[in-house]
Amino acid sequence: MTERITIKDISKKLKIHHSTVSRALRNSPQVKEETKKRIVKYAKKHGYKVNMNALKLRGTVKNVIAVIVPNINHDFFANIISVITDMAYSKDYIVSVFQTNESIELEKKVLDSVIHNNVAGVIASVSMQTTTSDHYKNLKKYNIPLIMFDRVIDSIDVPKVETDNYDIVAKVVKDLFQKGRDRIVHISGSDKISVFRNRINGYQYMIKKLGIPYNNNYIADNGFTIEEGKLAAKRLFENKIQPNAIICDSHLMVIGVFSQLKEMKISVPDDVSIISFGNNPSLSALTPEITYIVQPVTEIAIASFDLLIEKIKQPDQSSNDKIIFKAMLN
Amino acid sequence: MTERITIKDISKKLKIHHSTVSRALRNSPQVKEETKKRIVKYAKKHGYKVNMNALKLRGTVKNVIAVIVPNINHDFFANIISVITDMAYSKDYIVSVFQTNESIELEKKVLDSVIHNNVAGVIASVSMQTTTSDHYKNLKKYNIPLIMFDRVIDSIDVPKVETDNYDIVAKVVKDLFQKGRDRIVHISGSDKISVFRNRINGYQYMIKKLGIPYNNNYIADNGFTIEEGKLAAKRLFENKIQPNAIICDSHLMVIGVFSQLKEMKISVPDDVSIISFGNNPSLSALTPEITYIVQPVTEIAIASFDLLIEKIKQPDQSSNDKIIFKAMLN
DNA sequence: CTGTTAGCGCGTTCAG
DNA sequence: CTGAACGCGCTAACAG
Repeated sequence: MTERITIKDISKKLKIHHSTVSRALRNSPQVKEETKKRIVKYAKKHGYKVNMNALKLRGTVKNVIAVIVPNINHDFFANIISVITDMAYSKDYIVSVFQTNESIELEKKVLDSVIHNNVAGVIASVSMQTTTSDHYKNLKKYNIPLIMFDRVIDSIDVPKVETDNYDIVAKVVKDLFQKGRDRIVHISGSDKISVFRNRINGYQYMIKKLGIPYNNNYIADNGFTIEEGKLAAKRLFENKIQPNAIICDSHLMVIGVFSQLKEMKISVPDDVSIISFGNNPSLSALTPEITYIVQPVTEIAIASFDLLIEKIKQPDQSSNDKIIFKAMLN
Repeated sequence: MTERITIKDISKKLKIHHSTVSRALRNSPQVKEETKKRIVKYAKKHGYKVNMNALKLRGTVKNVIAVIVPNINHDFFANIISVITDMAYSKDYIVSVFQTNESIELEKKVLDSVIHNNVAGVIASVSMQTTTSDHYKNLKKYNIPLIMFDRVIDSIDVPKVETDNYDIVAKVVKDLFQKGRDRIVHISGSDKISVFRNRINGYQYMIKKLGIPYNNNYIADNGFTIEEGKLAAKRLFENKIQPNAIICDSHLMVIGVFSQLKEMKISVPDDVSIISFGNNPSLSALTPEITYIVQPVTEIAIASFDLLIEKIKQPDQSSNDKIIFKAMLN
């Protein structure tokens, strides 16, 4: 069980001062080629690797990007993390992931942990319970740049990357109405979260604009699961006035809705049109009856990452850019 | 833009030596209650947070666990990462994720990076191209414990967590045969990867044992995608002798197979039984015609994590435990 | 109970 | 071209 080899070890063996070794290993021009070769050769042979922790302590380098999401295990977020990880890697950063499990308590602890670890920057999407923002604002005190994406907090002054939820939902409502659907339900999440609020507002706006009397915004704040989707479908079709179109905010819930309708012998899309947010190619392959609203995941991830890098390089510019992507119907 | 507050800052302001401050902050019994209170109060007020990098450099603490997977954006792996992240967090570790994109070149670089960052330990599943193990063996030189899961390398002497792929595939073949299926195809990955080799062997074993003349092991080594699944289905049904059962190793490919069969008006499960590996609840909800082989993801993640912690605490015990979980049919 | 000193691994002065 | 000395933030060992 050998110990990790350090610059000092090399310097001792080669009887060269450790500062020279350091220079040689960074290929400094101010070291004689010959000694440089000797040092590099020895280092390579014995598997010398810089200890990033030392660099981080000195403050010259920070190479960790923290990504905070409600659930890693969720198509959208897994995609985001995947893209960010690749990009980060190509720029010599590594990615640490944090999961809040939709709990604000955990989220607060996570932010503490992020600060402890003195990361280079943070890319975050908030939990379903997050209505206050102090724990995020806290990052500023420690000079840790923050970018928010998708589920953002409006009241916080940082760059944000979002999808135009308002627009797309409004558009969907309009499309449905033009196809003759006049009882359109919107299944959404808590209106305390910006994403869902925007979708709800988009829905309400268009419903009113078109003068549709039926207005039904179903809030599922018990979490987005297949079971909750089934439950929602049951409830919605218990009423006398039954919907003929459903806009669903969750790719998981919509599966529940879909199977429940099948069970109840309600035909999709003949009796009921279904439109759902979702980015999973398997699901869209399997349920062509459902139209999916696809968010540009890759673009969102890239934009978030780029913004963060910018912030890391130029921390002082209080840029509160807001990048808004269009969603698409597939 | 204030700088991060350190122990020394506190010690200066309070005119107490920084070592005393350090002790107070760690609630050492050898500091007078009064001074302790003063210090803690001041620290709290000014948002003091230990700098983990300093601790890491000293070597007293290592709090980063690296998880290396082929794709973060893959049900199985996203699940694993999710569970590990939660467990890690509860034990004061944070998780850095690394993605090899199925490339051994990238994998080698990733391992370098892991060593650079001097992590506490590594939990890994290898890429599809990984046939050599030197880069993993390298970790040992730097005293970084390694646990492998699912896609493991047999020739490397570390604890491993696997699913009994051989058994489950053999069992599936037997079941199918008992139900009258005598032309069973197995769609698998490269036999250079232990997981797939085991599945292939399980298949071959049972085919031979039962004396089934039809023996068709389809290797999809272009990656597991929906498209590849379609392609596979096309090819398989071009032949004169057509399969009446398909065992598929990939939840993504099977979607392709499934839609292709639909297109070709081949009925599932009447004409062809389909059994596939896969852990996605949405998919199984949508395709009840397909029987899924479910791996105990949570258990695998927990076992891997526990083994790693054990290794971290007791690095010297050269335990090469092998934990093998049973897969289940749903 | 508190202060002093030293060192984790490294890079960057500043001298020579 | 190379060596000596210092400090990043923190803790442990030693001294008082």
